[in-house]
Amino acid sequence: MDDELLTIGAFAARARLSAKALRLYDRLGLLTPDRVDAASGYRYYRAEQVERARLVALLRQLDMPLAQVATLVEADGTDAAQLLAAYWTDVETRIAGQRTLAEYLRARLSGRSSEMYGNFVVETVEVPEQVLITETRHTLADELPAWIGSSLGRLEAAAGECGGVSGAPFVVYHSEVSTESDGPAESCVPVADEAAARAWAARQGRTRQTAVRVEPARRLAYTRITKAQVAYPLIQAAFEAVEQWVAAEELRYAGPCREVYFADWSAAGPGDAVCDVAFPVEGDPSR
Amino acid sequence: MDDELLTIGAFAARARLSAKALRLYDRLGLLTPDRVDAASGYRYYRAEQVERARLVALLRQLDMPLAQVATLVEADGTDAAQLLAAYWTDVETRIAGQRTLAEYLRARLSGRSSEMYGNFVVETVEVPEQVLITETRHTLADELPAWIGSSLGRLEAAAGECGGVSGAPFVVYHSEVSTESDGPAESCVPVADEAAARAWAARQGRTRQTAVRVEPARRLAYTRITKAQVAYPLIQAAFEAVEQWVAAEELRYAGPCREVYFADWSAAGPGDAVCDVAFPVEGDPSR
DNA sequence: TGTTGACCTTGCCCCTGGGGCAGGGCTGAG
DNA sequence: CTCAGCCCTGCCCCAGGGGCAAGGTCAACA
Repeated sequence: MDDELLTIGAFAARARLSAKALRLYDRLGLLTPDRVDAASGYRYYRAEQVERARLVALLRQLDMPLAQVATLVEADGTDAAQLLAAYWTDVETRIAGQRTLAEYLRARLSGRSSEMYGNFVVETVEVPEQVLITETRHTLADELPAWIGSSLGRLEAAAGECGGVSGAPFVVYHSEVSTESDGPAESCVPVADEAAARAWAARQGRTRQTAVRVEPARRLAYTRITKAQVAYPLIQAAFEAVEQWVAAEELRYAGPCREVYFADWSAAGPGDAVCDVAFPVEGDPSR
Repeated sequence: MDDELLTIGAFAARARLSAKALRLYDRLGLLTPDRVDAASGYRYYRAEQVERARLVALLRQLDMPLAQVATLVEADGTDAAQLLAAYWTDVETRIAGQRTLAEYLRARLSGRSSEMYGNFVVETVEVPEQVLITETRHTLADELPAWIGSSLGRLEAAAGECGGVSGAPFVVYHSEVSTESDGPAESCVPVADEAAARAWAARQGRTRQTAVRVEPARRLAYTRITKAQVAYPLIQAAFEAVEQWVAAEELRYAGPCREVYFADWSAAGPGDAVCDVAFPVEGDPSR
């Protein structure tokens, strides 16, 4: 019925794509011509394929990677809409993080940093000696949130056998955790009964990197952030702000940095404060 | 005083960058080591350079291109803050366009398109014969808004000699205008006095591609969009929506597509309707 | 039937912002 | 002195194409 085939140039004009892009999509199996002349190699497309091609073009306008475009255009309407919604939610999440980072940086560059460090307020707090049960792992930034959730869950459950949770759980970064560097990170839950904790640890064997240790009393410089701000790479701005403050106050670092989760994560809304980004510090002895 | 130099690995860890990235930044002159050993080629950085390196790292988290990062880190505080603000405004503008496109596409994929075509409502209107003074140019999408503004401004000024503006100015796209294809596009202003218009055109010579022509009466299928939506590539979604509607109604195209600017552009706010995206159509004779 | 110009093909190098690896040099602690 | 752990350069790789060269095709016009 509709045997009027389009050459790649005509099809490209209708689809608002370049011929070069169409050849790439052909090679990737994303948009295969109806017929390819065996002798000349000429590609011929059906007019109905324009619709699919335009969908690809619009999805590319959203900067969707071709691999995702490929799965989306193969899905039917409802699934495709969900894939698009999921992709766009990811984009909005990423942009929201970058937006806060941009605001922090703009404030810092404007020179207001001497008072505000962006929108972060930094204070110090004295923390007494604590007995901790801990779990240590090497992980990259993308798997970090899931591991924090599961490891703190396990430790809080175990804390019941160790006299109960006696303080806010926290995660210590012994080395950087980013998209390239994998820590290690250490999840920590303060417990009341040190003897029971050591007995618990002895029962754990080597299945997970569990330990019991006593954290000495410390002074922490920290800034409080909301649930929405606890996301990589945005949280870097919070660390940065505390470091800026520590440098300005001429304090010295007394240990690795940490995130203290003082609120109930699952009950908190995006705007609720849930976490302190903290560095152990020592006062300048000259003061 | 601070002659303790850092090797690239130590500096990378402090700056939260990879050594590979630091070598690239060195080559681009973005972040030059304090000293490079002539014999070994080893790079040595000063501890104070960490601050600049971290700024680069944070700007890269915002996906700022290295060329812009380079100019920003060379600028002083206030200028740097303005450069960052300008960059981020561009990002937000782009994302806003993509967001509307994503909403349109999601609605279309969900199958609600048969009623809504995303959030676009398509209607038809009968337009009577008009005498037009026009200006034609080849232009790419990025220069299009500026050209539309200036050419319509010139034509509206000239309309005073031709009996005055007798209808909404519009821009006709005789061929696609995108980032790759350059039209041509034709700016049109309806005027009341055809004889005066022809006399005006005769005086114009060939400095600009001006013309006078009579646009026959037409039926237009159109959708109304706001000032914020008049931006490439977002406006593609509006064109797409009208095309989908025309196909669903089984109408035929009777000419090239156009944008009709019926409101005062400079007085309109971002949310005000200012433009109709329109296709001339012919009714299906079988109806 | 030939010619001509527009169109098509593949293949290669280019861009950004690095990652990863190979092959070799450097350095500092034991 | 030795050896592990750094570091160097150089090369190839990724997405998502752009641009160009050399050559093959197609259709219209003479």
